[in-house]
Amino acid sequence: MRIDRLRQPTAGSASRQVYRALREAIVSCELAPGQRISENELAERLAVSRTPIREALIRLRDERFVQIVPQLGTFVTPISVAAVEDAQFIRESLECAAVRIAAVEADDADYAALDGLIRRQAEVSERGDHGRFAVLDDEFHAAICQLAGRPVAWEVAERVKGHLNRVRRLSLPQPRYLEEMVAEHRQVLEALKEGDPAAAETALRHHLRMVLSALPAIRAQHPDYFEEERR
Amino acid sequence: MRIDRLRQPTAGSASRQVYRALREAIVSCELAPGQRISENELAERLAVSRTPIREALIRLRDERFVQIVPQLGTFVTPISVAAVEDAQFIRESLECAAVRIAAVEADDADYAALDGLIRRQAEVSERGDHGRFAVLDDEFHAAICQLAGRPVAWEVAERVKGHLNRVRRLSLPQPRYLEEMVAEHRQVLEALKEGDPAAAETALRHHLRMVLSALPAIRAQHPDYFEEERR
DNA sequence: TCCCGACGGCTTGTATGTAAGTATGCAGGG
DNA sequence: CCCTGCATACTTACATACAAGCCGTCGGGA
Repeated sequence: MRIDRLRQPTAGSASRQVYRALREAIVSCELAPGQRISENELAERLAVSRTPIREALIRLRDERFVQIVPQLGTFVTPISVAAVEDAQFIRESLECAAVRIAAVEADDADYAALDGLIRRQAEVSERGDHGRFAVLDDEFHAAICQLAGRPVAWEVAERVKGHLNRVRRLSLPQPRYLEEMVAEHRQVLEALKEGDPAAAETALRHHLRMVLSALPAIRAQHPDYFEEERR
Repeated sequence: MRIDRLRQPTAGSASRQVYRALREAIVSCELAPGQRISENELAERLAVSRTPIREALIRLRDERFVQIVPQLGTFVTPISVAAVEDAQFIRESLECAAVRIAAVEADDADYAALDGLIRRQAEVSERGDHGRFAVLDDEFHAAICQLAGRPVAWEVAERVKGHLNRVRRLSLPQPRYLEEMVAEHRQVLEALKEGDPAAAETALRHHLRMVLSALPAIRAQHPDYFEEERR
């Protein structure tokens, strides 16, 4: 585990740095679901006191990335199918509502900007650069929310997206996956150019649901990372 | 200010009690927008140390109810038209997405339960009991999300609703306001019974937007509670 | 009278100590 | 062998002490 290196001397308060490092470690499954997190051990490892650790864990608990049990311990939240579907529902609802507005509000300059973004995505897609693609993908979705005048939609979507990413990073990269994403982005853009809210929503919803298609396979592959269903 | 009385000896951890008390005080404008919050003063007043105070303030900052400026102070976030509209957008997107699902999923037993809820709302409405009505109103919206199988939609909506309530409580109670709300709930229920997602969404959206209608008047009445627009 | 600088009092951020409760392992009795 | 009760080590929750930085005020100089 090499969370330690993520601590930069000049990157905001200690608690914020700890929060970011922990969140990234959890989303990337570097900290496995269900794993125990010790405040003392983390404090020692990151060379800070327990106070910023606690403050970071509180934020992560509010985002449902950890579970804090008093006098017992703090644990990385096991992946729950329900929680992943919840995150998907929230992201889908917000972004689809945004893209409907964007379909009405966007102008030619916006189309051009999105087109440039998609072209860059195609470039890194050909190189198979998944890391860089993820950044450009986020930019695309953020841009749509920005076009709708609701950047908050992306802020919330980005938060819950952590739960989706945790699942996605467990799945082996599929061949032609990035190419498909780019093509779907293009479909969204085409619907925006048409000024067709319904078509834009349909295209975006289809695109967003691609992520979840691998969920059952992932659960079968990593059963110990999931919590038992309780319904 | 009588936040003090809200501290119950047996109501969860101290930080949670402080969080609830502060949140309620902010939403009710007992703590005025822009007002300074002193960690030390609060700790003394609530008879706890600064630690649980800080943990509560961190949660409130993540919900945008306070702004923490290092080495300067903590302040109740001024009401911002953009923030209120953001909250409205999130609530509307999530609940409308939920009600579309509910229109398909709900059965006769669900209709009966909602009908009973609305009847109770009508009763307290006649008595003009705004406090009790607010509880029943929340139950109605929570029930719709529950019917859709997405209780998380209400959890998130409830969180952002604080920003809407803060504005609403500044507006003087309008005559016949509760009656209108009940009638609008009935319209939503009727659309659900018809199994018509589009109609249900339209009815609910109209209902949700009633809250915001008074926003400009409220801003004119309490200009000092709002922050200046920055666009 | 006006300007400038230093100092004191306040703030939040962090570190550390104290308290209380739970799981665990071991010893002893049935 | 199995079950029970206790000692112990560990956890989080809370309290307190210290560090770092901003703001206003007050005093001195021009």
